[in-house]
Amino acid sequence: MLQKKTKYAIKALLSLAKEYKDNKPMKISEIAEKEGIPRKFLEAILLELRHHGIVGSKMGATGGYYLLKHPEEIMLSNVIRLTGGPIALLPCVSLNFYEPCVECVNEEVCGLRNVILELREASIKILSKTSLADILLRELKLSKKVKSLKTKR
Amino acid sequence: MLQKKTKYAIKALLSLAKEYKDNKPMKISEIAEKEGIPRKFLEAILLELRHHGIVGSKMGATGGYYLLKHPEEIMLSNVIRLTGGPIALLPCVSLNFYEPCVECVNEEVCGLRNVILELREASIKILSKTSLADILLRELKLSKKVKSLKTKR
DNA sequence: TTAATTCCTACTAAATTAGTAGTATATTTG
DNA sequence: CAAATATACTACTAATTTAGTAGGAATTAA
Repeated sequence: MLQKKTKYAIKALLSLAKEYKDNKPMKISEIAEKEGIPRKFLEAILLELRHHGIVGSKMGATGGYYLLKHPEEIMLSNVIRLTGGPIALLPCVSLNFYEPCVECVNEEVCGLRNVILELREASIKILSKTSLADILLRELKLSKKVKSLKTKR
Repeated sequence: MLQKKTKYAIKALLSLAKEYKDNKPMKISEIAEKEGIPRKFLEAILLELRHHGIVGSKMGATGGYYLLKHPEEIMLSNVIRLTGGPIALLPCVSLNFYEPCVECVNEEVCGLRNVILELREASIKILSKTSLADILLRELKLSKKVKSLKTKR
């Protein structure tokens, strides 16, 4: 499961992505309120995202956070990894959180590992082709769909 | 990530699956030693698997655990779920661990949820077509491959 | 009857995740 | 310049989850 931290990060970034046309700083408190994220926790998360070069910030009054890249360039896989969420189900197939199994004599030959590897590949394929912009697009399509279903009734 | 519990469960079941021809009880301590699993922890795990109808047991001297189903019928997705591992990355798309997001006004329209749903589908597809027998088969194929590579050098 | 084993409940310990406190630093605006 | 309003940053604390253990009861074979 994704950590709350990761989920909050994604939600916050989506908030920023929505206002990307005039990419002016948005206050932490504003994002926190909109997305239902604990203010101080979000502060820590955004700080970390800034250190990773995803967002920029402006201090002082009228300050806040803004995206450093276009919403199409910020990939879900990236956000998950940067906020500490491993994508693989086992450490022995994780690129960023690799750790060998203590009991494994030969990793190359482990059948379980082999399946989980296949799964990781499939997951990364989906997550690294999906950008913030894609998510917003899905949102749009979904709400249109729901609306048209309601009209039909 | 899968819990250790889940990984141990899979390893233990694979141990039993290997001896499935004469499906006589295998001692906890024997499995624990073979797979490098803490004895007492494994005891708890196997007990749980028995409650879920995956394995059977025999008490007393000469007792132990054995598979209740054919290795081809025990699916990875099932083992993961039974040992507490959710497959979905968010509770709002989990079949067995469902929980709504507090802040989500309309789940149907959530773009993030929609992506994660797609990912869950892909994961389940892989995990529920893979049985214990399949994993053992992979093991066999992999070790053949490795061997032939070594001979060539 | 004894030895070997699983059954079962109730813990404890360790690790991870979530969230907070409080002060320093920067920026705008009157 | 001073006040107000932001973020920056370090250092915690709290809560939750996961991992693992203790120890005695029940069962079975020899």
